[in-house]
Parts: sequence; C-alpha cells; structure tokens
Amino acid sequence: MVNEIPLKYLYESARQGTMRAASEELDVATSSISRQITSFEKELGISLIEKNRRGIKLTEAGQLACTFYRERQAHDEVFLSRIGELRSIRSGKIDLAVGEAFITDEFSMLLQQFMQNYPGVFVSVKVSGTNSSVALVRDDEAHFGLIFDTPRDPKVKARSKVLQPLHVTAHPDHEVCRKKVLTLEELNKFSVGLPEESFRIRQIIHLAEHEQGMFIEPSLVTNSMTLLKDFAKYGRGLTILPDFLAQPELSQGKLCAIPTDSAVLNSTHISLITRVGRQLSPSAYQLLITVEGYLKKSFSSNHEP
Amino acid sequence: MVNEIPLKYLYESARQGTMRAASEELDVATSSISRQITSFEKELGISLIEKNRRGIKLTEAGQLACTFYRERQAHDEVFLSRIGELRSIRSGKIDLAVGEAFITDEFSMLLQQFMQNYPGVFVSVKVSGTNSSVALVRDDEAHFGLIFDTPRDPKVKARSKVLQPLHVTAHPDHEVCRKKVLTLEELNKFSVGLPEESFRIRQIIHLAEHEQGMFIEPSLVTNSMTLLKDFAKYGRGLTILPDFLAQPELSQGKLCAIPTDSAVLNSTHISLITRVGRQLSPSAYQLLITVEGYLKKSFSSNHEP
DNA sequence: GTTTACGTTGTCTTTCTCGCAATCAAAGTA
DNA sequence: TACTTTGATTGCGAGAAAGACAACGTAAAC
Repeated sequence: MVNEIPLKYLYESARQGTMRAASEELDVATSSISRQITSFEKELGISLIEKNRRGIKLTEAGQLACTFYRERQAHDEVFLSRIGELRSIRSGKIDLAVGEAFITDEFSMLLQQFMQNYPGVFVSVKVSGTNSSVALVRDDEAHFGLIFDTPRDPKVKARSKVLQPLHVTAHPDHEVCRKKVLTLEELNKFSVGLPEESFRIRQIIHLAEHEQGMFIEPSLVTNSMTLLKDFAKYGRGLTILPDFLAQPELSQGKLCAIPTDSAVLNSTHISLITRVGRQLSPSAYQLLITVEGYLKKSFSSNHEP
Repeated sequence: MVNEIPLKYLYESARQGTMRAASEELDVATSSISRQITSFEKELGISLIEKNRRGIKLTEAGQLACTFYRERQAHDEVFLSRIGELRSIRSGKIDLAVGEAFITDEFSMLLQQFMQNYPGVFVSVKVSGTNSSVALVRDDEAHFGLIFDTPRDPKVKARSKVLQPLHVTAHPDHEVCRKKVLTLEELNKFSVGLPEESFRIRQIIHLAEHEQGMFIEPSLVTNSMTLLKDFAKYGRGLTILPDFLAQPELSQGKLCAIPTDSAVLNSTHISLITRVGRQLSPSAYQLLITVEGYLKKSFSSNHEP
C-alpha cells in the first residue's frame, strides 16, 4: 500500500539534512533518492520537502511521513522478534491431548521438567477418552496426543508406537498370581472389574472376547481407573490394565500382572499421534521428541517409527 | 524491512484457502504467489503454510504474519487519510505572526470567518513587534505574518504590500484639522504622542525627521497604541498613526487624519510576509490568500505582487 | 567572478517480479 | 489399479523497477 523505499530515503535525508549525506549513509546514488522522493510526492499529491541551499527540509506532510516510517519500523521489529521467538522455542503454547488416564507421576514430572528447560513455553494438557483425543488432534486443537491403541482416523496417524499389552492385574496373594499365563476362560471363575464401554481398553477386551468366542461377566464397571486399580489392590477381584497404569504398585509388589493367551490383548500399543501434514512449531516438536524418548525409555520394549 | 508483496499474497491465499484462488483474486500468476511465499519463508527462517490436497493452511507463524499484515494495512490507511486531510485543507494548525497591533475588529472577524469555513483548521495568532514577527516567520514558527513597513531580513520577503501612509491624527476640533497637508515642522507647535523606540512606526518617524533635518519632541511616549489613540481622541494632542489603527473613530468622525509632506511617511506599507522558499500547507495558503484579498480590498490603494 | 555544495536529468545496467508452460503431488473416481 | 482432477512448484524468458554514473543547473559563499 505504501512503499517502503521512498519512506526510508525521505527519513534518512531528513535525518542527515541533505540527500547527498543520506546517499552516503544508505549507500545508494543521490539520484535514486531524489527520484524516489519526487515520485512519492507525486503519488501522495503533496510535497514532502522544500529545498534550501544547505539541503532539504521537511514540510508538515514530510514530518507526518517520517513519523509514519518510524512507527512502521517499530511495528516490523515487533513482528520479526515474535517470529524469532517462534523459531527458537522461546515461547508459545503447546496443547496436548491425552487419552485414558496417562497422567502418571512420571509423566507430569516430564512435563514440569520440559517447562523448566524452556521458560516461556506453556503446556496445556487435555485429558479425555481416546476418541476425543484423536478428534482434538485432527482438528488442530492439540499439537499431538497420546492414546491407548491406534487412531481410527485417516487424518491422524501414529508417529510412534510402544507395545503395552493388557495384563490381568490382581493382589499378589490372589491365586491367579501363581500362574505364568492366563486364559480368558479362567477369568470368569473370579470377580472381575472392567472400565466402561466408552473406554478403548474395554473395546479391546470386547475384541479379545470375540476372538476367543467367549464373554467376560464383570462384577464391577466404572469410569475410574483409580477405582479399578483399588478394586484389585484390596483383593476384591481381578482387573485388566496396561502395566503403566498400575506402575507404582507393581514395582512395590502391591499388585501383580499376569499376561493372557489372547493375541489381541498382547498386541496393544500406546500411540503418539499427530495430524498428517501438520507442521509443528519448534517448541511443540521439541516436546514431542521429549515425550517420544520418554515412551521408548520407559516402555523398554520394541517400537515402530 | 518487511516486504509487502509476500504478506499480501500470503494473506489472500489464506483468506481464499488456495493459492490458485488468490491468484485469480489478485490477478497474478499462481507461480508468483508460490515463489513469494517460499522466499518469504526462507527469509524468516520459519514455515508459514502447510499444504493439503485442498489448498494451504496457515501455521502459527503464518497467522502471526497475517495479523501483522492487517495491522500494517490499518496503519497505512491512517497515514494516507492524514495526508489526504493535509492536502484538502481539512486540518492543520496555522500560526500567524502579527506586528504592531493589527488586531482590529475587522481582522478578527476575518479569522473567525475562515475558521468557520474550514472546520478542523486551527489558527493561532501571535501579536508582537515587527522585528520579532519577522523572526517568527524566518524560523518557521509562523506560516506567514503581517507587519508594518517592509521586512529587513534576507530570508523573509513581502509577498504583497499595501500602501498605508502614516497620518497625523487628532481630534476633529483640533486646529491642524483645518489643514490639507502638514509639514513636520508644524507639529512641534503642538503636544505630540509617539510610540516607543521599539516600534517600527517610531523608527520610520525617525527616518522622516532625518529626511527633513529636524526633530520632533514628543510629550507622550508609550507602548500602547490604544493609549496613543485616546491621547488624540480626547483632544490632548496629536499623534502619528496609519489610518487602519484609527479606523472606527475616523469613519465615525471622532478623529481626523491629515497627511504630511514627508515622502517617508507617505510611502509606508503594510506587508504580508513569508519565508523565502517556504512551502505552505494548503490550509495555510488558503488563509494567506484570504488575508491578502482582505488587505487589497480594505486598503483600496495600489499594491505590488 | 569563481568556487562549492547541493539537487536534477539522461542513459545504461542490474535486480525484482511476473507470466507461461511443463512438471510434480495428492486425493478422489472408474 | 490406473485415470482424472486440482493445486503447488520449477525453468525460462520478458518487462518493469531501482540503481549507478556522469553531465548539468543553481544558489549561496568567498
């Protein structure tokens, strides 16, 4: 709309007092400066300078133009510095979508660590079911997400997967803990707690039931993973969980986890998901790498890129 | 600092969703748009768009750039509209320097009239002696000025002059009013009031004294033109004034004015002065024309351009 | 009258921007 | 799977914008 060159030349000429001095300063020919200013005056339909023997002097309009130029410079600088910040991971907000209660102590430690390392970066975590987490990532409302199992949306793909089988989880004194492997059939001999239908874990269990042509009759159904864990912890029955959800208790020996013979339950994954084609900001990308490293380290087992 | 073309293309592409549509809208080739955006990304060191099958989508940095573009547009518009106002006499402040008590009723009427005709224009009048009025005009602290006699500064020239002789002014009953012309010698027979040395009128009177090789002994010296006028009006003596300063009383017959035989006193002028080379804003120029017209009309006599 | 320090104008060169056509890439569609 | 459609990218030549350099015009200062 308003070309920058004449503004720059006008400004420098006014600052120096003569076009000649400005031409030295700007390292362009005096003739260019003269011409640019002249044509700018013609364009605006008003004269910007008057000529003395000793050089030039701004008219009111010229002063207006110089003020305008300085304001524009300031505006440009703000823009460029914001871009610089964006480029160098010094700022920005990162939205994370996390499904199925991934918020373990270890994970929140990881986030806090990251925010300490990159002050100025704000991380927001939305916890919800697997399906809505996938939706958040698809609609760019989250930069990336962490879900159980794999995404079922063509716009969203798993950037990396970590094997995380579903295990039967029970109190160490429970008789199932004496076994190395359990069949699903055996479970119906005991009291079983399972998540609600809306949970991906429950949907996978349904698949396993279908696979083996049987049906588990739960005596507890809940939407609280904690309640489910307590159900097993206090010896009231069995439940089926990925190890990471029972993590502190497993290592403290307050719970035990027994694999099943179900191919479906043994091949479940944790997926780190992104929208296909999405360009992440450098800060978001950095966090993604961090989380990815954490997954690979924590869940030792094999992973696919 | 930040080139406008890529911003414009980026903005329109984002608005339309595809570069193709933007190219139609902007009437440039798609290739140009693609190239401009690519090179802009390279320049900023960050990517601004991501590509879908269905077109493009802004990254965070891209959104920042578009916001920046809109802000710049707004800023440009403000500037251009201010320039427009300056061009079309819709705004601005005009400073006037007026020497030697020119502020007659008629003159202040004229200014009020002008300010009514051009609302948004503010006129400021500085009243001072001739010399300091000239200084104000020379230093661009006044757009133009009105002084008695001619300027004595090479930087300041009279744009137009109106003949305004100095006349002996007295009460109508005073005996000098019976004469058609007075010699300066005759004045010393009466009581005479004169302005202070700092007034140009007084300096001119000194010239006239020198011209005729004589010397007027004033019985009153003051810096108040009103006092001087009253001195004559109430019959206490004579004074020497240009007619316009005694105007209402002259036409009402409360004072009479008699020419002298002094060439100096008969050839004095009112000058409308400007700094040489000064470009006046259109509003100031308009007022100048108005004042010039007033001078020529009011002081009927001959004038030089 | 000469010098000096400016801005302006004419002409050629360089750089930027653009348009056109060919090409590449992704997502429907038969 | 191959084909079509739609949109972005790339190579190349044309035209416009900006710049360099030299000659000129001009007003103050010496």
